[in-house]
Amino acid sequence: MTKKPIDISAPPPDIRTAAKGQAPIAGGDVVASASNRAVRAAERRAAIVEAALEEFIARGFAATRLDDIAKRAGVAKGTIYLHFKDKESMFEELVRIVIVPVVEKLNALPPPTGSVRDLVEAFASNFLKEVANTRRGDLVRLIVAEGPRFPAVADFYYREVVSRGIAGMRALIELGIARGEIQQKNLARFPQILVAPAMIAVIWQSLFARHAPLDAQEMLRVHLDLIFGERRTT
Amino acid sequence: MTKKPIDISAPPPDIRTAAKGQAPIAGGDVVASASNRAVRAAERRAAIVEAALEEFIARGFAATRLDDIAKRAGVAKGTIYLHFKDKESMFEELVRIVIVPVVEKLNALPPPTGSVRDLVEAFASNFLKEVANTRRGDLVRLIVAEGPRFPAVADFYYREVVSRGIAGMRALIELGIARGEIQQKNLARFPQILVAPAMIAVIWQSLFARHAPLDAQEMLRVHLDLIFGERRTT
DNA sequence: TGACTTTGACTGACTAGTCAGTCAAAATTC
DNA sequence: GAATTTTGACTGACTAGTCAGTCAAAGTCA
Repeated sequence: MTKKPIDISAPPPDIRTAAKGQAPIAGGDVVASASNRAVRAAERRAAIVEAALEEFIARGFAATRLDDIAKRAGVAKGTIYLHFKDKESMFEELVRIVIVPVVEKLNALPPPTGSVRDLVEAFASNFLKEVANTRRGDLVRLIVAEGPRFPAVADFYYREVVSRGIAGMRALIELGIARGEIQQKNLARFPQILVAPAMIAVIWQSLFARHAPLDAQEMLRVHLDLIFGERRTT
Repeated sequence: MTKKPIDISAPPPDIRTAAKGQAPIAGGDVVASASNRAVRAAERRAAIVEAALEEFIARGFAATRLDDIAKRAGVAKGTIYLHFKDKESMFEELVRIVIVPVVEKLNALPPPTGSVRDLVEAFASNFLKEVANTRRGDLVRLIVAEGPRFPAVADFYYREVVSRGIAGMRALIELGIARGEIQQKNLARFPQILVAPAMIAVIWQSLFARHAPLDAQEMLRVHLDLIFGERRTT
């Protein structure tokens, strides 16, 4: 229930504008809303993205009203059209805007130390913290929901997240096999198996948590025991 | 791509009518479209359900037009309202109509013979045949997509399918543990792990098959090897 | 059995309402 | 005070739901 919001460090929309004078970013006091045009524009854009994300997650693409997004963002409807071409491309950009920083964070990640199991476990608990109990989790559901109607979104998501994730997991699995931590050689052919419970956890939380809460953390642990063998006493 | 349609054996909508005189059902020839009112009504209802399912799966709830459903069903829009109260309750009934026969089939199923592994494997391949490559697979995605906006649907689905499925799987896992086929005792606490790859397969097929086809059959086999140990040579 | 009457399933034009997208005017910035 | 940004009233396309009217099938009568 207590979803952490996603911090959206939105770059200004289309800043041929801002690149004019000298260093245009960051005025003296950021305390009150900063009074540099580019900055304010970026703030508004961020507010719109935040609001849109919220609405799209809650209602899906078709049922979301731009009026509601505008109201939530504290902005007039016309303003939205200063930042986005139309509803559809707003949705598509939205997904990119939210996902890109995650991918970047993942790319900058693994200093490959310790056992593969520890690595995967760190990954998993990070995933739970950063995704499963965040708006981002709902975003995953949103993509599953709207993907078929937005091939561009599905493509992007596949390319940026899924294929990389699968590749990364495969590398990890192969390492695990090489080191003898993982017995099942075939697992490398289906890294999906490794992440399946995590995905299920995300979906479960947003659909059935109310009926039967799921201890995702513990479930993932059990799953890892299955793959790596019962946990040795450290 | 080659989805099997779902056969919808729709009961007549509301046949106080038909119960008046003597046995009113079933005329001589059903070859040409039957000419008994109740029968025709049932046919039309079935056509509407079939068409609605198709449209809702393709476009989601909000973006689906009743005009399109009517056209696809070969029926006037008004006719839909003779069978369903409104769009929303049509959607909710739809899910029930399609899911109930599946549940019934499952209930009438397991003659518990052979090893647990064989049982589960039969289950899995049945699932692939009956769900993953059927409209029903898309229906699962549809429920994931619309669930949060249709608590009634999510509730129904949880009650009729998910909770029963989980319970059934748990029973199977416990049997497997008792018989020594399954080592991981904790698995019984999270039957979700057992079905996770199957769910992932369904979602994968409808979102990413185009990018990277997935041999679901083989993936499930590998997953079962993980749980039951590598397959002994039969 | 055939003529006449009643029924109610079905139709589709219509209404009332919604919402994406526009743009002239107001506000803000420099 | 000119240029730029923001606003929100407005338009027009679209659609859920309605309902007066139609007509094949069922019922009735002689």
